[in-house]
Amino acid sequence: MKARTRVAGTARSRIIRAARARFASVGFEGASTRQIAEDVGVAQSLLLYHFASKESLWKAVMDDLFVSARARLDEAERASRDATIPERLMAVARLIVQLAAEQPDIHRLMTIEGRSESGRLRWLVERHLRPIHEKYIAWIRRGQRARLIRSGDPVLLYYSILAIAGTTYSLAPEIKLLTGTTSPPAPAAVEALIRSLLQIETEAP
Amino acid sequence: MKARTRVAGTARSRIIRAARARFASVGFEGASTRQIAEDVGVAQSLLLYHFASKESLWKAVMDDLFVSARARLDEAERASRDATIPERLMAVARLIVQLAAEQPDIHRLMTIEGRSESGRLRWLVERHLRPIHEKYIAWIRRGQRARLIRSGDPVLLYYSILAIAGTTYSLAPEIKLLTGTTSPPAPAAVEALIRSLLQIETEAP
DNA sequence: GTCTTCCCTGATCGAATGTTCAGGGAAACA
DNA sequence: TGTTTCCCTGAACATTCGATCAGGGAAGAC
Repeated sequence: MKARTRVAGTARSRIIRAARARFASVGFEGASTRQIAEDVGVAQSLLLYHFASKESLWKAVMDDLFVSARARLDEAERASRDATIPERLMAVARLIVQLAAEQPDIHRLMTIEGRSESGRLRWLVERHLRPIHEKYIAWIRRGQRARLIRSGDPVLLYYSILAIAGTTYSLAPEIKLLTGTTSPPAPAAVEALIRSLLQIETEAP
Repeated sequence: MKARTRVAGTARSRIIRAARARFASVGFEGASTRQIAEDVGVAQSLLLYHFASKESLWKAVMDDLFVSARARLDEAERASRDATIPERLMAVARLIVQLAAEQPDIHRLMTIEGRSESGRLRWLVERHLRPIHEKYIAWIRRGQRARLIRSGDPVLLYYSILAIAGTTYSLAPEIKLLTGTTSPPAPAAVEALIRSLLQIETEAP
C-alpha cells in the first residue's frame, strides 16, 4: 500500500504541477491535456482518470495552490499578531511578494482568470478569493481609520498591492528580453515599493 | 472605389476589433478564428483572406493598438514639454491610466503575452516595446539623479507603474464578482497611487 | 459592351481537441 | 491461491482547429 500510494501520489501531483505551468502560460482554453500529459510523461487518458475532466484538473490545480498559500498566510498573520495594523499588512504583503517570486505561476494564473467572466472565475471567487479579499480589505479600512495608511478606495489599494507584488515576476520573460537581466528584483525591493504606495513610515531601527 | 474601400475597411477593422477582444480574454492559443469570424458576422475564410494567418492577424491587432497608443504618448510628451521630469513622467502615467481605463484589453493583451517566451513576444518587444521602454527608463533615471523621484531599480518602478495603471481595469470582471461594483475606479485615483509610489510631491495649487 | 480587380463565401483538408471505453497488470486482501 | 482494488495504457469517438482552394459577384477600368 505504501509504495502504491506513493507512486500514485507523485503521478497525480506531477500532473498538477505540469498543468499549473501550462494553464499559467497559455490559459485554460489554450492548454491541451495531451501537452500536459507529454510534459509529465504519462498517457493522456491518465489525466482524465485522476480528474474527471479538464475543468476538474484546473480546479485541482487551484485548490492545490490556495491550500498552501492560505496556510502560509495564516502563519504570517499569527507571527505578526502583536504588531500594528500597517505592519501586519506589510507582513502579509511581504509573504505575497515572496510567493510571487518563488512561484510566478501564481500571479499568472490569477491574472489570466480574472479578466473575463466565466464559470471558473465564479468558482474561484466563491471558493478561495472572497475570504482572503474581505479579510484584508477590512484590515486596510482599519488602518485608514487610524490614519496609519493612505486614504483611497481599499479595493484599489488591495489590487495595487497584488499588482506590484506579482507583475515583475509574472512578466519575467518579457523583462528578460527587454533588458537581458535574468535575475528578477529582490522581494525586499518590491516590498519597499508597497510601503511607499501605502505611505507607511519605515520603522525606526 | 470609395464605397468599396469603405465597406472593406470596416470589415477589416471590425475583424481586428473582435480579434483584440478574443485574444485579450483567452489568449492567442485559446482564441479561435471561427469564434472571431462569428463575432463579426463574416465567413471564417475572410479572416485568412485579409490576414495571411492567425499569427498575422494577431500582429495586425498589436500594430493597430500601438500605432494609436504611441501617437497619444507623443502628444502627451509634447504637451508637457516644459514641465519637470517627474511631472512629465506623471503626464505619461496619466495617459497610460486613461488608456487602460478606456480599453482594458490593452493591459490584458500585454500581460498575457509577456508571461512566456515566444516568437510573438520577441516580435512585440523588438517592434513596439523596446523604444517605449528605453525612453521612460531613461526618464526615471534622470528623475532619480535629480532626487525628484524615489530611488530603486528603474525597471521595477516602470513595471510597477504599468501594473498599478492597468490591473484594476484589467481584472474588472473579478472585482465585479467580488464587490458587486460595476464602476471601476476613476483614473485620477489610480494616478494618485502612482504619485505615492514614485514619491513625487503634489504640486502646490 | 468586355475585362480586370478585389471582397467575400462555402466546401474541404489533415491535424488536434476533450472525452469515453475496454482491458492490462501489479499490489493488497481473502 | 483466487479475488478484488486501483493505477495506468492504447484505441477510438465526434468535434473543432488553422489553413487551402475554387468560385461568385459587384465595382471600376477600358
